[in-house]
Amino acid sequence: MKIYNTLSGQKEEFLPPGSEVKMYVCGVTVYDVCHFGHALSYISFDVIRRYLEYRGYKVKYVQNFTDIDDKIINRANERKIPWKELVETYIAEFYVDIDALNIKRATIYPRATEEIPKIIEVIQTLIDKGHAYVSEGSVYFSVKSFPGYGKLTHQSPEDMRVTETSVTETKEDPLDFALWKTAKPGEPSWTSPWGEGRPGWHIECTAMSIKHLGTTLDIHAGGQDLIFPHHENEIAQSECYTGVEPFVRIWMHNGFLQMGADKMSKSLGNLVTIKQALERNSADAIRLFIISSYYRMPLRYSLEALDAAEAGVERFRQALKAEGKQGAEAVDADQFKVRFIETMDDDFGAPQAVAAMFDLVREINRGSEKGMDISRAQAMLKELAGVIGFTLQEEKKLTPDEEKKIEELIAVRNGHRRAREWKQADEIRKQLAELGVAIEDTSKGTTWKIAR
RNA sequence: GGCGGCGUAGCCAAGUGGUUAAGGCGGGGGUCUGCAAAACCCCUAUGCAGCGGUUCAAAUCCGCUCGCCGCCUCCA
Repeated sequence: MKIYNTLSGQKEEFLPPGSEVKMYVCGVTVYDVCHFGHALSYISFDVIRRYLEYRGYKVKYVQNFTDIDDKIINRANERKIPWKELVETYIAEFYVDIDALNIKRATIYPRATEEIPKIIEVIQTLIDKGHAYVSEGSVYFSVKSFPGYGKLTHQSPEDMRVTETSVTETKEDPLDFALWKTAKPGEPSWTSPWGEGRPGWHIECTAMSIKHLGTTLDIHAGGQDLIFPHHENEIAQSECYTGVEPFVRIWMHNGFLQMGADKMSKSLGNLVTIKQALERNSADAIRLFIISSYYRMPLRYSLEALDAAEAGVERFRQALKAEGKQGAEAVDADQFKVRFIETMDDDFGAPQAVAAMFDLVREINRGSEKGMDISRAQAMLKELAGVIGFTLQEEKKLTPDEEKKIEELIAVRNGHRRAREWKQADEIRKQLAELGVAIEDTSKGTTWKIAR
């Protein structure tokens, strides 16, 4: 299996030393609900995780919550609620969203505020080793103390643009970043050897990943925006702390979601939340939309493409409903699995893997028309769909009463059809359509489904 | 200024040196059906932003040009 590594800029053979893959995916700062960009990232890595498991790896998947941060403090103050309440609200919302998107839960979801002792230990070690310094109650990492700084970004520190905001009185060098921030009056804080304060953003990921996964991770993933400074800083902190190189074997970054010309981001205010997206499209369609583009490529948000994905998902569902002839000549499904695996083995080529699945669908439908045995092929389609993370379930959220009424109308209509009373039959079909129900007359009887 | 990426049919999107340029959606024609729906069959890029170059061979490598985007500041 080959995976593209941001660090080397090349596809590398993936050879985890153990049977268990240690995977860390940067999580969200919980001060707001998740948006489509999060869905893109977390669905991409969910597919990767599912595929690794499909290939026989046990995956220990760690995803953090950043539950203390300037934005959390500010938002809580705006709403005049305790920061803890804000955090709990959005952690709960996070789970609602990822469950609705059929994203597998991580093995562990550590929270920054629950890892303070480890964070303090890491910072103290960095100070002791001369990689960090205390300044007015805060602690900063000294970038020039780590010669490898810039290796992930492929840029030397000298070439980095120094902006006004990065220059402060308390830092020795504009590139230095905070490990520990001293608390302002009234802010939530924890006791440390350097006074009351709270952890910086980058250090929490170092502390949490090392605590839960060890000194070297197999995969560390996140959005491309995290390459600099977040992941660059993590490498610096982690390798200086442990003395072990590499901190991460494979760095994976997903391409960004763009809204028209711009990227979707909180600061631009052009967000589509996951909840809004799910009101319009099924989780399967959102997933298909996302993975029909390669995970490292940018993806433009498009309602037209989402609706196209909805129709594509329906095609999968129909193929699972197709009828075959048990015991007849069977459709050969193995070739599609071979294609699926070949393409996924090459840096998770999901777009082509999905193409193989669509070809399998055509083969199932052909087999069905020809009266072949398609049961194994359908089982294969289900298997591959599971690897991608499709549910392929129809969203029939109707009450038993509603279903009964639909069945009754269909029975009446079929009475008219038998009597060749087409006008009346068509009238009922129209009635059902108005209820949002689409019907199909097949040789085996009439079936119905919810029309989107 | 530095680093990275993108430009392929009406739309989305694979393909990164060599058979007819995947797949989905949409569109057109046909089969089936009372009619639909679903499904199946056929068609829908002599060309991959443009211009040069390397090569027996390029969407694919190199150079230049044009257009677009991301990161260097919180962000998946």
